[in-house]
Amino acid sequence: MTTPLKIVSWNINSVRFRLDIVETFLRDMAPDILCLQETKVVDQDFPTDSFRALGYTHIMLHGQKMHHGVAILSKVPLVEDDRFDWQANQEARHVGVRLESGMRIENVYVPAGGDVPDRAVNPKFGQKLDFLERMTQWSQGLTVPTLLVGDLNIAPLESDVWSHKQLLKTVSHTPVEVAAMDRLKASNSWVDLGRHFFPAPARLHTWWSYRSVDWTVNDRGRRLDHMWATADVAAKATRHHVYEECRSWLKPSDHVPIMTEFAI
Amino acid sequence: MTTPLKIVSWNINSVRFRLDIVETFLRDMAPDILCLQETKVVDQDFPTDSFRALGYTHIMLHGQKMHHGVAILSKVPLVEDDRFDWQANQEARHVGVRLESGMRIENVYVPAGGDVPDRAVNPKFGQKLDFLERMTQWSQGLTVPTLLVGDLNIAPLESDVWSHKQLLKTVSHTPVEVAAMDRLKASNSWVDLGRHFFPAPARLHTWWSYRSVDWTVNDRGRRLDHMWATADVAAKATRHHVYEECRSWLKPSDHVPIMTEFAI
DNA sequence: GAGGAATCGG
DNA sequence: CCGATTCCTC
Repeated sequence: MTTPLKIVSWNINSVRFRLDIVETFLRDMAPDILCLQETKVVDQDFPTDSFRALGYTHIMLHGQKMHHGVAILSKVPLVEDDRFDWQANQEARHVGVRLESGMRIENVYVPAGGDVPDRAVNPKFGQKLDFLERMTQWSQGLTVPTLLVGDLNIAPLESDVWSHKQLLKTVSHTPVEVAAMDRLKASNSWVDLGRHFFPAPARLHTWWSYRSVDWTVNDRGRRLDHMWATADVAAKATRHHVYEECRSWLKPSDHVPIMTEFAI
Repeated sequence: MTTPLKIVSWNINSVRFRLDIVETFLRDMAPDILCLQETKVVDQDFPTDSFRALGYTHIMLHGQKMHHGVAILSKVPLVEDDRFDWQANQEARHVGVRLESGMRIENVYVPAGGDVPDRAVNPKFGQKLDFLERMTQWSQGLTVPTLLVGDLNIAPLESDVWSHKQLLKTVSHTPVEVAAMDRLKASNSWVDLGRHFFPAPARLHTWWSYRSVDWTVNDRGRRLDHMWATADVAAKATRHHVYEECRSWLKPSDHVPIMTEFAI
């Protein structure tokens, strides 16, 4: 048996501002592949050298100025790549690659959706739901072994949030978003790897707001970051982990990295 | 004979952002009185505790949000204070105090005057000239021993700037501004203490733009900061010094402190 | 060039 | 709350 393949997803909230902690993470945890969201940098300014120096020589970027931006950094070869623009609005929210094994990795940053969970008064909420719908159409046609990772900005289950009741009208946990996410999930053989390894009602969070002084005090987290695998890929998953400790690092992202290990 | 009284004036360009270097300066140079301009802070947010801790327990503030703002910090008692609003526009550009000796200190921040030295097209230039005119009217009525200090934003003499010819059309060294400053000076028994101790054509600068990478390279300075004393006060001045080294400190102001010592 | 604030998106 | 950007002033 070969050594397992470690794949990490992390909403980094500006890769340049947080280069220190990303480097620390890569040195300590040594994943084979790192998928980043919210890199907030155009491709020409992406700090590729820092990643190359750590052995991540295969780099696929889809950045834009100021907002959004995704990236895949890998120690193992990436043989193909795509940058979908599902909403044809030039927002850099997806980059996809194929590994030599044939498995694809699709790295996605779903729109946050604004504050008010109402399409009529908040266009951003509408955009979020539309984005999920376009992803669903794409997912229906998928036929290759695929790992979908990223910040999906939805915490679907009661145990995905610190208080189901208090967040029912909060964007990221509203029934209409969860329903949209459920349709996406049902559109293929998707396995939610987080819940595969830590079934509900286990507490599982990946994001804690910057707005509380100490994120650990009331632990008001949400599970916004996900890894979904098509059944063939999920069958090879051996381990899943959420690096909560990164939320306490100096100048942290509000999201922490999540990791799945595959026997490939 | 008593120990001399050391009085410093410094345009600090945000007293909060530069608290470190102000504290260092006070510890090292130990003036009795520090007059600041461009404190850029409302009175309630002024870091008074830091100054009290260093022995500057007598504090007179005239601050405003974001722009301008002046302050007098003193180890010796301040027995009276004024905040003039010469242009009745609520800009915090003056604070004045009286010492127990009877001498007054008037701390002023004259408007910079914008880029174009033409009243017709640049209202800020007009405001600057108007401000000097109002100061002149005030100065004419002055009858008490007075030390006027501050950022007057004018370098009147050829040797007050790095190049008289190249700056003749640059705001701060235009003939019209110099004429206005001359009228102010002539309106009382004012003695320009800088030039009293370092007569022209000696080089005497107090400000170097942030825009050059290394301020020392071409030494493109200007003398924008001044100390003027009425004749009775000037007679007691024993020493004058410009702390140029502060321009090389970490996170410097673009102005450096100037100091006059008095045998009082 | 540098600081501060307002704005936007999170 | 946080980061990035834009605007303004000096």
